[in-house]
Amino acid sequence: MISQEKNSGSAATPDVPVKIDRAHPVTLREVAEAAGVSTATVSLVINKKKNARIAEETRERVKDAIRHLGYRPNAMAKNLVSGTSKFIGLVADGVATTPFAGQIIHGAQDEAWKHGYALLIANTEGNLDLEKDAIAMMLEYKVRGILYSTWFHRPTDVPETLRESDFVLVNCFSPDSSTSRAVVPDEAQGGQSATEILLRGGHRRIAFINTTTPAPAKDGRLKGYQDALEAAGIPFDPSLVLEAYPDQEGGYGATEELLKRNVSAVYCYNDRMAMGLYDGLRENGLSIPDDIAVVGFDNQEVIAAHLRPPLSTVSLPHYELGAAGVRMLLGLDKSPDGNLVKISCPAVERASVAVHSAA
Amino acid sequence: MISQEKNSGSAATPDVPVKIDRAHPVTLREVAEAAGVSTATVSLVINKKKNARIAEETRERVKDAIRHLGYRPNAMAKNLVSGTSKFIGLVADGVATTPFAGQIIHGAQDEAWKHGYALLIANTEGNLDLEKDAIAMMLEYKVRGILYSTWFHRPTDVPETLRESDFVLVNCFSPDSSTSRAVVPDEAQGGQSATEILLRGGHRRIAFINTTTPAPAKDGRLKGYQDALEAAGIPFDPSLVLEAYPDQEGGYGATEELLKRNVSAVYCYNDRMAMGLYDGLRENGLSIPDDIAVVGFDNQEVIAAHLRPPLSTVSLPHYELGAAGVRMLLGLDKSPDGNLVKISCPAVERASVAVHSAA
DNA sequence: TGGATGTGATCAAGCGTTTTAGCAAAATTA
DNA sequence: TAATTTTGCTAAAACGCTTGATCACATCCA
Repeated sequence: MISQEKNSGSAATPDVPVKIDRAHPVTLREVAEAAGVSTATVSLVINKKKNARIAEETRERVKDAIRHLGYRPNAMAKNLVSGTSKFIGLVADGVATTPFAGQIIHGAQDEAWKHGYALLIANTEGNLDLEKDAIAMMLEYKVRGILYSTWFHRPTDVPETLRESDFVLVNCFSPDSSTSRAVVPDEAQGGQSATEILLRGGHRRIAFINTTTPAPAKDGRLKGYQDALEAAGIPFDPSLVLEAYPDQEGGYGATEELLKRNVSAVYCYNDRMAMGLYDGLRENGLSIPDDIAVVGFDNQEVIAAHLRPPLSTVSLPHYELGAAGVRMLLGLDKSPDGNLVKISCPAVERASVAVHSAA
Repeated sequence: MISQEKNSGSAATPDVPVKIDRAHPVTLREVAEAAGVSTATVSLVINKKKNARIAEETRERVKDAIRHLGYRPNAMAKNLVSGTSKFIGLVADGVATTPFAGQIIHGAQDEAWKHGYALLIANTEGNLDLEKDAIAMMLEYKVRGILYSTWFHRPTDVPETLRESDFVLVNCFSPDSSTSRAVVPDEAQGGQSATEILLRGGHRRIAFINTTTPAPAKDGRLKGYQDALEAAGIPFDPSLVLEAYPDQEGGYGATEELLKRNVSAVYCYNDRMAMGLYDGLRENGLSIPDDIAVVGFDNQEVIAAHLRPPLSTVSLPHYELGAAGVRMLLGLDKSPDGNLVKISCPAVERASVAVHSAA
């Protein structure tokens, strides 16, 4: 009332900084009173309703009042009316364990934001009770849908409560693919790309150090290796496939066996193995890429980009997984190809494979 | 009505799996009707109100109805009434750039959850418009407060809108510390711990390769180095402090200068420099830790734990920063020590420093 | 001049909860 | 037996917003 009288005379209310009373936020009604209109009118102005008929003069008056009072809409009230929130839930089983999960979050967050959604995240660290609570919380907040993600690519059971909402599996998949949508990395294509880097480098005799741990990645990356060889007309030689534990020690430990194979290039199951292999090769007086070329998998920046020489590898597209998960959830990707989307793993070429001088 | 009649006879309604109609979620009123009571009663039962007088028999009837119908409270409605949500906002300037930010999120998430809060995150990647929108969104959702975090420790300006809510700076601080609370890593203590690892290893002549980039970490880590020396009664020799760009190349490039200093140990500004230094030393035929001992800073797992030999270093407590931020926000830490809390950086000893055999 | 059309804004119902005040019946006391 | 207290439950007013139905008035066309 008071401020209305004070300002009703001047057309352009100065954009004064506002004293904010946090205890009692400004409401629609107060704005309406200040502007001398009904709450309905204010609502229409705020939401820029297309076919709302509001005089330009009134519109300005309302906007001034809003600025003047420092009004913030109450999203809770808004959502109550609309019945659905602008949230997308993301439950992850391990933010802690790895830098990877962060990228899924990041991709999901960016894409969600692009479409006006905010991310509600929960980290369960594998704890099933926590997971149940997290999903319940998200359901109570009437999220638009839930992204259920794992930190490494694997099959997973779909928690029952997840089905109370729209959901998409990210970096994991259900054995029963008919009742759930999922987004996963294309391991086979990645393995093929990795191998192709070496083929392009002129190598014909290429070893593959696979992991000992069973996983979709183990099979996929091997298949990609075989596919690439086949496409290049090189017969697959099983004796060139070694196996080791997928870490630095594993790679280091595989050196000796590898050297017996007399190859000119190696494709490692992951970057950490490659890192260990670097040490092993060096100790044997071999230089990379001249004596032996190496590619990894994962593109773990901190490792791959900073080894000497920098490691050629293939990216696990975690950012893209998150983003694609959101798109799938919102039905934005016109993917007629069913419930499982595979995201490609792009090659990242660095100096661990020499450029091929025409043979 | 129908289901009420069906069940009103039997005391214990079997816990039947429920057909869930996602289009029209079950409401309090429906539960009330099914149980033959008022919504008030149902609400009272759900919230286990202490001084509500409800007959045990009624209570059970309501609980049955809830289970039976698969009722989920609507958090929006709840919050509308209470005027405040159970959200804590986290705005980060770079989830992408580094594995670190993920840890802040993780710590914040765990601690928030512990107190019944959910995390609403926004990644601004340094974009100010995005940041403004993100904060606005959080304010509209009536978050309990906002954690404003940066991916590396630095001074920052506090966005105006942030002040419309409770907030805590995490991993950053305002030049004007009187108007804002902040949680940061204790760089000086960390630098001291790092140096002490070497001192305990029996080293007296210790070089420090600092960064060339100005930052609180640069000053703090140097101060810690000096403090440790002083405490050990070793005079500070400025010529033992080198500077290089804080990455692998920088560390590698500093090798030559370092070797001129004739030291038995080096403390590097960060793990990436140490990683480069490893290469440089190796090329010079020096072995770690026998010829020269090395410690880093940051404890970037993928690097530090997997170098050969594994790198002794000091942890940047990102998880703790996030958790402490939440505690500070909620006023749970009885920290009488003002607006700035420093979190300690614990030493992580590995094999890059030999154990001291009594001199 | 009067019906039709268009314009600018308001009314009021409703979204799903919580919560206070209060009512009726049962239990207790005097 | 009557007065009082206790017990069990409900009515109804918020909370802050959206939206379809309406209304008063001005303009237009014939």
